[in-house]
Amino acid sequence: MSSDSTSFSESSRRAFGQIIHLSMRNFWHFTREQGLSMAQIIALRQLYHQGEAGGCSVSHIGERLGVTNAAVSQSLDKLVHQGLVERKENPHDRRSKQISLTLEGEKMLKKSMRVQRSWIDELSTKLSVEEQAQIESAFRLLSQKINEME
Amino acid sequence: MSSDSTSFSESSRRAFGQIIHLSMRNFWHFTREQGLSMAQIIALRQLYHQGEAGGCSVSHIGERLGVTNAAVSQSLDKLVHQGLVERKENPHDRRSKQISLTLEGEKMLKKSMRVQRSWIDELSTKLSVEEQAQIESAFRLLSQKINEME
DNA sequence: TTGAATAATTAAGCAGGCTTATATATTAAG
DNA sequence: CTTAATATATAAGCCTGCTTAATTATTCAA
Repeated sequence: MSSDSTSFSESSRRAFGQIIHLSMRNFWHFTREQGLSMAQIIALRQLYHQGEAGGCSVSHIGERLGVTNAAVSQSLDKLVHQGLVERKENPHDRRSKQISLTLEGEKMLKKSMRVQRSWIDELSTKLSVEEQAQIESAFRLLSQKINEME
Repeated sequence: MSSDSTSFSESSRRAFGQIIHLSMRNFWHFTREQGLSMAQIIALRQLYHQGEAGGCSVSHIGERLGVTNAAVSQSLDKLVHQGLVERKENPHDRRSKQISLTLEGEKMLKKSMRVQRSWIDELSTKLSVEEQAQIESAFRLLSQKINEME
């Protein structure tokens, strides 16, 4: 059970909020530029981050986004049409579909992430080598712990 | 000009992507629960983060969101009705309005940020004291640099 | 073998968010 | 003092994204 002594300090929380805020602002603009909805791009990122070789099902995407399967299906129509995802039949269960990113979709996702972190890439040029190492180290630790959580 | 030697490594970038990804997923659900649109809540966060005592103008909000002033005005109607923001006349220019968060709005924003970072709060319970200090230190450094950028 | 359950799709309708056009009030410039 | 520019608000219309309901195909359970 988490107690105050094991949680981050208020200043760290504020810093975290700033990080998210800056990233989301960039992300918001990118999403609008791409003519995608938030639900769509969040779905794409789910596909990207979980990286399942077998793709993801329509109902799984719906669960993650909190929308109906009908909404997912309609959204996927647009993404397939744009060449960002593909729908395949699930060989183990022909009722089900396997949704995965295309190479084009991966490229777009990677671009969205570059845009999203552009502010911190710029900020990194203003850091000393030690400061940069410190931040790198903390990020690696976080990533390791995130991977352990999943 | 940034060269490769001053940018973060690929693993740090990946970690950063994971951080944003986890936070956005929580945020997305919170936003839908609150019955707000993404544009609205991003606008609210702008108001919160810049913390201007004099509030923010309609056209400034529109610039930041990339939408027309008409859209901002209509969006604000709903937020005012929900008690999350207030519109005041700008005493220095009666054409202009000063938009600011209400206490209620601040509370909601703070809650959204708690939700957003809930995953890292949970993760922090799995860190040693040294690991936690390391991450805190990196966050503080980032925050300091962000503040210097702005 | 039959009926129930599941996965996905499609159509219709609704609600919300945006834009454009117009109007009003105010400030700035000449 | 007059005209131009600016800031905001409102109305109308369009588009998008969602839900519900119905349907089809497939798998599961009895």
